[in-house]
Amino acid sequence: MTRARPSTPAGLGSGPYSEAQERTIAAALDLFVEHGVSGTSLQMIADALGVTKAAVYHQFNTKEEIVVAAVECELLGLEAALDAAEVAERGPRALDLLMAQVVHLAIEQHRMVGALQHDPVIVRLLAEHRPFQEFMQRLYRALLGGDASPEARVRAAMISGAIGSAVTHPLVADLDADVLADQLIRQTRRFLDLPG
Amino acid sequence: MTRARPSTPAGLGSGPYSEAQERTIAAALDLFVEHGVSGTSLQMIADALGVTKAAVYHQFNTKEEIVVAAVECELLGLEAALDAAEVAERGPRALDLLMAQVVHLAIEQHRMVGALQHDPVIVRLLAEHRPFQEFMQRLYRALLGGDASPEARVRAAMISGAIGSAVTHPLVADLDADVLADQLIRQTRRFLDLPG
DNA sequence: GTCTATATGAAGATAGAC
DNA sequence: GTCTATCTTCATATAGAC
Repeated sequence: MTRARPSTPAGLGSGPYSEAQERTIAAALDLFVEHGVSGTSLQMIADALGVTKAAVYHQFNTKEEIVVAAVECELLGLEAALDAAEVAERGPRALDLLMAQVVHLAIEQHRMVGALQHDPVIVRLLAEHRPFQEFMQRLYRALLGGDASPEARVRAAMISGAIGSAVTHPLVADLDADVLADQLIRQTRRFLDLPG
Repeated sequence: MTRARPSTPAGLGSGPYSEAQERTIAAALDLFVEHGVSGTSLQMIADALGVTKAAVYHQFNTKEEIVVAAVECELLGLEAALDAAEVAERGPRALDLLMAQVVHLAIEQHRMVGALQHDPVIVRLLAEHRPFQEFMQRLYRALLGGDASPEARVRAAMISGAIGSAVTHPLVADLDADVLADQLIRQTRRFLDLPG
């Protein structure tokens, strides 16, 4: 997670969360990953925390608020990488930087990646919740680097799925994180025609 | 769907389904795609069919049976492609064949791909239900073509995610199916170092 | 193959005490 | 911050008539 400051980095984040809220978010994320958002009840979250549902409802007013907070929390690392990439000038250098950071983040948070990219509830949230919308657009802009041709777009779509899949896939479940990272960066670079 | 025969192709398939069952499966698949399996209730399926829940329970004894039938139904096309690839000799030729068919299938069924690859309930089913287990192993064997090195495995994991992502991704939602297929095959070939 | 009606439990959510 | 208790709605599932 590697998050020094509390929680409010300008773009994302509806503010810092209390200790109890952070615990709730962590427990919820675990369950979202395993069962999906719809497959996770507040009872399950409460059980994981060893408290009652009412205690969870004291931290967040609705289940949706928990989902928003959890997604926010997971996107913070990506936002930092995006900030850095936007500071660097456009072109292959920025893309290479972004790519390497995305790979490392994806491996670090590999358990969450699948849910973030594919859970129907989260996907809808990412598309409808304003702050997430804007964040995703920034991300796509950086990924495309100004090139909106079909080739570039298919490549960007492929690469985001490829990385997401490669950190979750049963085929590579037994690989060492270092080996996986090395291979992923090498092959992503090759796919993107970046100097390796 | 392009499925001439009823439903029993040796490996998968617990048998042919009645007309009413096929309608139920189709409605369920639609909803699974949009809301996920856990986010889809039998009431929603019944409403989509314009009947009551009891009528749906007459076709299938449990929700899980519907999920199994739906997944089976979606994997039939992939099984045919796999059959064909296994007949061809091993090596790049078989892989190239498989890849092209997978790309076309993925585009044809693009709405279902995300759910099949990532819905937690389906993923668990794919891993635990015997016939699905065996099918997935066949698929991985064909994908790897005998090479079990980390490089080959990461590449296989990446490519399956890349294709799955490329047919679902918002970035390419407005592309023509032909353009998408062309780009996908071209870029997949390049990634796999296949002659293009 | 479809219906009405119903059983049983679990979901999201709230009230109010400690 | 946590509890017990409760509300309402919805979930899966069944019984039995048409």
